Amino acid sequence: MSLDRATMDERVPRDFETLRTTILERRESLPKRIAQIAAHALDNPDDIAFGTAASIAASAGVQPSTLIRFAQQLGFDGFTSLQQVFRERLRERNSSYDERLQALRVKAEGGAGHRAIFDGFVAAASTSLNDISRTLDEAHLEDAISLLAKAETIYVLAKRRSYPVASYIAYALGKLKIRNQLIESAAGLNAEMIGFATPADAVIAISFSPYAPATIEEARSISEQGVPIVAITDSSFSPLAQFAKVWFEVAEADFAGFRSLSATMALAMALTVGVGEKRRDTGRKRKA
Amino acid sequence: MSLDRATMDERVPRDFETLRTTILERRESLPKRIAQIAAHALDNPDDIAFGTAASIAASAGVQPSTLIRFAQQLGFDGFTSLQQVFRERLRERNSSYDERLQALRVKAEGGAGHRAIFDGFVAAASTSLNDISRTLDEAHLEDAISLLAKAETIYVLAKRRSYPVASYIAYALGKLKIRNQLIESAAGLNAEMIGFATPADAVIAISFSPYAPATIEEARSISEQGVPIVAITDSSFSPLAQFAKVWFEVAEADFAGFRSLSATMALAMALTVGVGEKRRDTGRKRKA
DNA sequence: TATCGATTGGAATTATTATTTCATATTCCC
DNA sequence: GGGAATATGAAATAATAATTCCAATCGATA
Repeated sequence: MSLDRATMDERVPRDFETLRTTILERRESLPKRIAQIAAHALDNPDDIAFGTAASIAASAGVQPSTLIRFAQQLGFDGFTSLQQVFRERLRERNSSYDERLQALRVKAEGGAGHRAIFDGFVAAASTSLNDISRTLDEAHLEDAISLLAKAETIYVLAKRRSYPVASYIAYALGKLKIRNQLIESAAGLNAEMIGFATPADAVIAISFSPYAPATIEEARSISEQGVPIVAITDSSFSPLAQFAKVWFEVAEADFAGFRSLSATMALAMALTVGVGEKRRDTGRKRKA
Repeated sequence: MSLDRATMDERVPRDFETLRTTILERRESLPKRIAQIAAHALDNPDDIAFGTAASIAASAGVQPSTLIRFAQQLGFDGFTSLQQVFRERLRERNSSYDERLQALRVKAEGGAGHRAIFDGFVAAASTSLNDISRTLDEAHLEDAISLLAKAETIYVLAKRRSYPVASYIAYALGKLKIRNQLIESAAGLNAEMIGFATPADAVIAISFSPYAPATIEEARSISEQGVPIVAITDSSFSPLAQFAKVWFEVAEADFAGFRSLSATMALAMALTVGVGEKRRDTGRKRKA
């Protein structure tokens, strides 16, 4: 039987991905208990990495011997060498994300050359995305999208650092054929523009500390007209938060004095596309 | 001696951070060999998690028994329970970058609710950052920064989807007190603006497929005036690439029909801040 | 420098854990 | 439905690994 293994499976999966693929390929042809372990292994790779043959077998509902047969079918010479693959995976994955970021930061702080600057911005953006992905409040997202989807016109309000986000929102809304108005006019016509907004409209306002006074002022005045505001800002103390019906707290990491926009951008696009989808759905329902 | 442990160390560190702190606190008061292991443990936590007492002891250059004494000094009842802490740490670590991205993509494709859309954009942004971090050509970066640092005025040229990047570059250049001109005029004065540019100036042009015809046209005409162009675009077939002195290929992942801007943003900021630094350095040299 | 306590090394012991074996059950094919 | 091949369960065995023990060494102190 060791001959069989040697002839049939000359190449033993050495890394987790290969192993995973191999298992999935053979899934159909595996005997019941072996398949049971295979499923368990792919679902709980950490348990395989740390458990003992007995404990794993128990939690998969099979005998330890079956676990060993599973390993052998895959070409390993026992459970131990199968386990190595699962352990290797954990080792490598730790070195991947956090350490890579860490490495980028170190390089960035080490400060040799312009590559370091670039790494710093990449690290800041990654960190920001990571944070927002963890902290975003799903209910807020739903609320904001509902609110914006009902609006006749969506006004987009942001200056200075946040302006690029506003301009991308406006671009995307335009592509989705959603009526919108970017409040940016250098010609000082903002007050007039804002005057046209009604409670049937809505505003997306974006501002981070130090808050551009014009943004705050315009947000105040537009909210006094009864126009609902969705705000993206950086803390609950932000003046924008008090005017807003729904607001998001986005913590952007900074580098070299410039904050990342990546998290804000992701959120902005989610809002925009979310509104687009919601309108399509509502449209369909009305027709039906 | 078990009494000592019970009375002296009632609280055994249960998580890695506490353990780490505890070790660092006691570092001074530890006997030589124990300290040796302590250092090794903090430096190679993965080895502690996966190794056997014997293998760890060997690679730390001590006897297995010392390793156990180390664990006991910390209040554990043996190596095994100390090891648990190191294993727990690996389990709790956020899953790897790729896996997390994968999870985001799956959620995004599963498509339930608006959170999925958000996840999709975060995944796209992360992917893009990841790619550019791997593929950015350092020499190009240096060339581009040198070129831009020498310019009297930096013109920034981008439309539509790329416009937000241009506006952020303009904002950042402004903050760094670097003379710049954003070519965006809706009033159709671009041709005139471009006419002012001379070979002593430089251009940052950004355009992705489908290339905005206006951007291409303006890039052509400005390059014919002998103004050097730094381009950010998406392939070597891009019409921008042929006009440019230096060009960067940036592959942005897209989601729901909108491409991420995160990689382009990071590169743009690196260029901007890089130019700022280079000018400061040159300024200092001139004075000295 | 002699002595006591703490520390260390190394082998012996104990424990845990992987693997093998074999009897039994199941499945598949004729 | 009978029989061979395959799969499974459970316990025995082999292996590996953790822990303990004791003698040797080191270091401070009187």
